[in-house]
Amino acid sequence: MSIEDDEFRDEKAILLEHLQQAGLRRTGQRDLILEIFLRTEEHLTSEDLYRLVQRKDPTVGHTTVYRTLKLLTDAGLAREVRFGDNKTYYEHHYKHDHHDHMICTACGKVIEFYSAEIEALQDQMADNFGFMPTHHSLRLWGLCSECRSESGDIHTTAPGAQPRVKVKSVV
Amino acid sequence: MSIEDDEFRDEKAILLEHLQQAGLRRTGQRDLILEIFLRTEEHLTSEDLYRLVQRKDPTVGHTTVYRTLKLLTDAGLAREVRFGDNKTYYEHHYKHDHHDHMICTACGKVIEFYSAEIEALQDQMADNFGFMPTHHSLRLWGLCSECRSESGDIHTTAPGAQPRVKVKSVV
DNA sequence: TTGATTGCAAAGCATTTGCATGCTA
DNA sequence: TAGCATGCAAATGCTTTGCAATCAA
Repeated sequence: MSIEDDEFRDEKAILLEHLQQAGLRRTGQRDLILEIFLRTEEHLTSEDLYRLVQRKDPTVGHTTVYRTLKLLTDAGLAREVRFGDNKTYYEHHYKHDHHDHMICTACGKVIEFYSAEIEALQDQMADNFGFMPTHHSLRLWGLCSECRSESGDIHTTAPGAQPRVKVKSVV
Repeated sequence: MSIEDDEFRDEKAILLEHLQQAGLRRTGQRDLILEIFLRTEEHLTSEDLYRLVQRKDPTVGHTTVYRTLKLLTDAGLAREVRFGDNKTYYEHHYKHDHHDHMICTACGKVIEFYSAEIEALQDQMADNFGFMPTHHSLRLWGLCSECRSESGDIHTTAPGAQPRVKVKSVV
């Protein structure tokens, strides 16, 4: 227990501070959801996380996961992302730097990238408008290298590939 | 009639070509929806457009507007955008260059901007990954200049302001 | 003890689908 | 005439809300 507790020490402190500051309460569900969330290295929907939480504690409800994910977003521990399949995904910053996404519309693969230059230009752009940015989202859709080279092929998706995200319409 | 027809000549040709190429049919509803869409200089939801179309032809159904907006997106005449209020907005390119958005989370104002430098860096970034981008979306959330200067105030939204978008959660 | 939290069921919303009818090509 | 398009109603799917019971501070 003590080892795991230490692992997310900082994140738990951030959550705790956010709760106290907002006059909210620390609960076992919130702790558990945060822990499982941080432990998972994928883009998760509320539903995905709900299922993972269920394994540890079947009494936790769907609603609580939804509400907690919003809470974690407010606390700055989670970030909402959309890839175009009309679902809301969440990702955390634990052991990850800030990044943006490229989404392959053929196989659904998501590539994470970061460009300090783009970030700087964004800030500069915002400044031009007297706009004070709190956060942003940059997404590129298109074909990843594999799907590109197959594009002459019959396949529209990589053969046997299990797309993480099936992009239906761009949102 | 002939004057209006000329106004969107190019766009109508694009739609027509797309329809023919896909083995689809030109209909009065599609023409009407396209015309009203192009004539409106705002970010429209399907619902918004539906209401506008209703004024001209009350027999047109909601479903048709949804379907046509998807069609126009496929044809490259419309673009889907999300500002964070869980609604899908559409914008057209008619008399507009490509641009990105800044969304004020206090008053909901949407600022359109364009940066050739950012565009270039995006392409370069994609190239690094062998990724061939077809389109992208860049959004910045934060406080616009007016809401910034009021931030010491009691108001969280501009007094009497009618926000175009009420940003609930970032998506 | 007080008021936030939870989980369930029900409600909300935006969007999609089934299907019979109507229309383009 | 064939089969795409339309509009209605019903169905979806994700997310939120109402509420009584429970729990943290």
